[in-house]
Amino acid sequence: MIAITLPDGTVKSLPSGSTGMDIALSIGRKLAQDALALKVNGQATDLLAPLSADSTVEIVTFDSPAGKDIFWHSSSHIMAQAIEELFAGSKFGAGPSIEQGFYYDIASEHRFREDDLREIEKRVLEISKRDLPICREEMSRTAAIEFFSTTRVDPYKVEILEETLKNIETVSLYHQGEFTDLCIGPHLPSTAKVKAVLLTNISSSYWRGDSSRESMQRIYGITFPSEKLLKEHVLQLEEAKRRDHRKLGAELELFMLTPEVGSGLPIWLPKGAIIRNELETFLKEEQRKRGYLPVYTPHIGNIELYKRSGHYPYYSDSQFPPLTYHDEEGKQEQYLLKPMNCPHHHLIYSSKMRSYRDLPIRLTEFGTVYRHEQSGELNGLVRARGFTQDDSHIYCRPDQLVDEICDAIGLTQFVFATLGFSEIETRLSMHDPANQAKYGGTAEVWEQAEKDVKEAADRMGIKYFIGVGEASFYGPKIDFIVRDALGRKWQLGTVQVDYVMPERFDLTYTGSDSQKHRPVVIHRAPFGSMERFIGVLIEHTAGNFPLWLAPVQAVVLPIADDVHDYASSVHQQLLAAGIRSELDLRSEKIGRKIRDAEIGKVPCMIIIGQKEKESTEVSLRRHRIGDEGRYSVSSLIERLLTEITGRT
RNA sequence: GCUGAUGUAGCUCAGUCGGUAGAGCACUUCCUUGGUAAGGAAGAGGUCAUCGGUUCAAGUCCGAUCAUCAGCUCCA
Repeated sequence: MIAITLPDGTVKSLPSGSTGMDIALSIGRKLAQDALALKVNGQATDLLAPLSADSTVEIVTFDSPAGKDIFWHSSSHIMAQAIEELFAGSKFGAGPSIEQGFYYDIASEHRFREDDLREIEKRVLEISKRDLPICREEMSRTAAIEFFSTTRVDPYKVEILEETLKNIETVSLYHQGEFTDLCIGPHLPSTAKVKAVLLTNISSSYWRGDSSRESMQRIYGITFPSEKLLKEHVLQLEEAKRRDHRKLGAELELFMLTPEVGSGLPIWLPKGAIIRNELETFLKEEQRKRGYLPVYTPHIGNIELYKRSGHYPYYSDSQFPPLTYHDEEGKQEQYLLKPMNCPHHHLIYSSKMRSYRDLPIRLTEFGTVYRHEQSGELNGLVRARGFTQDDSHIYCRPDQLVDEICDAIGLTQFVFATLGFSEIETRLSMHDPANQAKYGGTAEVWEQAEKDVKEAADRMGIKYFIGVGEASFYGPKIDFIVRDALGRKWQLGTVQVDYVMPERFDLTYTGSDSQKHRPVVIHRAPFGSMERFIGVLIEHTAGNFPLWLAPVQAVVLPIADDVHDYASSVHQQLLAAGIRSELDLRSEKIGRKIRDAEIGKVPCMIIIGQKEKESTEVSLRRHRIGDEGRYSVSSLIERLLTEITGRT
């Protein structure tokens, strides 16, 4: 007998050789039905693997992230089997589970089309009905190479075995019916667990992510243990579509993109410009309190500037080509559309002598930059070719550095909290020691910079994860990452430490010893890019902006013509108080006017009829809330202004 | 940039076998004057993304280009 400890602390005694299924059955039939796999002492294993020692176990179901991971991983195998049955000769690359489902990379003579996906879906469900047991088999690596060279010819699996797994003695294969895949597991006990499938799209990928290798066809899908869960998922996708900033941006007239201006070059429409302007004003106020000094710099700069900064050689691919012309003497000059603001700011720093008493100096600018992102990368506001960074550079002494990083983190946190972003991931972006060529500066400088970044992050008590190889070429970063409506991650705010640029630009200050010293630079941008931030904000709020940001804050809705004069005077009073108000004088019924204001996501509807006119009051209706009762005009204005200035 | 898909009125979308382009919403005008999410009628609105080809005839078939979407790759 062995002792099995369950997550709630109860201990069950079962015969040695019992499986996860036996444990689940001993707890309840429902659990046994839902059980997908087992965690033994924290390690995921197959449900039918026999246990021979005392252990702490947890039954894994679809409700847990581990359960979804296993479910979708097995699903990718089932899809591969379906594809193999339908399209003989298909070879399989990698087929992992991902955050929302799974994919499999396939090399096939056949070009997969939308219609094929429906056929494959049918076959997946058929394989599910066959209720094939999914069995693990362990063998030596050499035996597995033999297997994938002769029994099941799949050169990709052989390559994985020979390269990725070259230091591993024993590997595992999983069999289900005629299909076998090389896989570490664990997997579902049977194909029958998969009850609903949706194959979502076909794209391409490179074998092992290497663009010099052959390209494969990647099929994405998602599966569920019930039809009901699939329906919920489809509803979620539809909701995400409704929140898509590109759709809302057009509907609410916030911004536009047109090939007549150029791909990836957003134009801010009046309503979008209001939001951006409010956000800029907000940050400017906060920065003024924190001792930042505003500057302005031009949109283009001599190419020599970027060669000096080191940006040009590192990033020449993603810049617009230089503007080249010849001056009066025939000398050639080249200018670059500004891909970043830092070099300009460095020149401002070095435009005069700086004393250690002057530091830190915090230069700030909403600087518009242009980067030639690959066409396939462009995505509304969140990935554009022209965008504005809320860019500041803080020049400080080494002894001030950690304090300054902490202040920058604090400002970023304040900005995010004000805008209601609560689910932020923070990444410490460090350099990749295996790829030194990607970075400027010496090893000592990097060591110091990464230590400083960590110290500041720890002092600010932020939860973070380390991103190896995510650093910029001049230094490590603290990146603040949020998700869009579709769950895709976007980097917004960033705080970066830079010991490299001060060298390149020979930045100095005079110390108390009257000697020259090197300052350290912090690059920081709480919003990151105004475009991206607002794009994500649109999705985050679904276009229901807080009052202080709403392009139209109030709309005055008279019920009938005989109160138009009074309504118009209320509207004028709102405007005079600085509230962005509109007046709806259409000859529509009040229900219609309310509906249009609700659809337009206007936060306040000011409803005015005969009763309000007589008592010189107004009725307030809040967007998505409803009737809030009567107010005098002055008390309404006071209430709205309090909400606006408080940015709540 | 790569792979696949898409492109018809301001928006959402029909358009069969290749035979002179349709709906709803929005818009304009008129009627209607009302109490918390759609009052009624009429009207206007299109070089079917662009360019080229096949054909007696192309929104429809073929090719190229541009743009958008999904993913890959890249990312200061």
